[in-house]
Amino acid sequence: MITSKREITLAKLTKVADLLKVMAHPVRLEILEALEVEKHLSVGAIQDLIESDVEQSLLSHHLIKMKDKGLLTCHREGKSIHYAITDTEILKIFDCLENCKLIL
Amino acid sequence: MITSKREITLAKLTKVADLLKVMAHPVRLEILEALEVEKHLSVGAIQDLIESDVEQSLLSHHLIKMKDKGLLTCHREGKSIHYAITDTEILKIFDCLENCKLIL
DNA sequence: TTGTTATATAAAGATATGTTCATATATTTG
DNA sequence: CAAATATATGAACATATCTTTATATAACAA
Repeated sequence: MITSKREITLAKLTKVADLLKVMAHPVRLEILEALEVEKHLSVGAIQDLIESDVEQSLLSHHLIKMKDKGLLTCHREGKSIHYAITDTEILKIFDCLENCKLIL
Repeated sequence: MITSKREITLAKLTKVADLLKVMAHPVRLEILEALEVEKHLSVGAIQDLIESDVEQSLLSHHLIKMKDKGLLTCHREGKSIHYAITDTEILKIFDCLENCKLIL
């Protein structure tokens, strides 16, 4: 007899896929890592913190897409805009994958 | 003082991103789920098991890409070819995300 | 109010990805 | 060997994503 351990619906898998799609970019992963350490960061601060050197505009594009997809939230603080992770639960993905042989 | 909890190198994040990119598709996630239950499955069996109905050719494309990226392995068994998950560690991603608010 | 800093936006181009369709290959069976 | 079954391959196309460039907006400072 075939039994699924999880029984995740297709609809849910589609959402998971969408989420993974947004995360599947080195710069975006760096952004998440940065925001794991410092919960709120301005765009400029993120730009300084991450290793990749990305243009202001490109970084903004990334941040906005991540915000649109629900991964990040933001609020203005004076001249700058601060981003934060919506649900830090997703950071567990790093724990999952860090030890995965496929990554080494 | 700013300290990173993880210190994952950019190179490693790039690999993580590549891995996520391959997984970020509903059909591919379904394939992984199917292969979690039955460790080895022929292409036809996968086609029957998953909910999405995908053409033989498209399914083959997905499987081969997943294989090329190291996510799956395969071996011939008579007329059919059986696929399996290379490193079941990646299945933990489902555990991570299943409870994530962003998915609900 | 003008200039400066911080960030967003919009258009365009480049590249990658997903999908279909038609065909090829390998294995087994008669 | 011919036919049938199972899967792969390759070209073509559609669509999505990434990146750049130039410009706009918002807040603050002088």
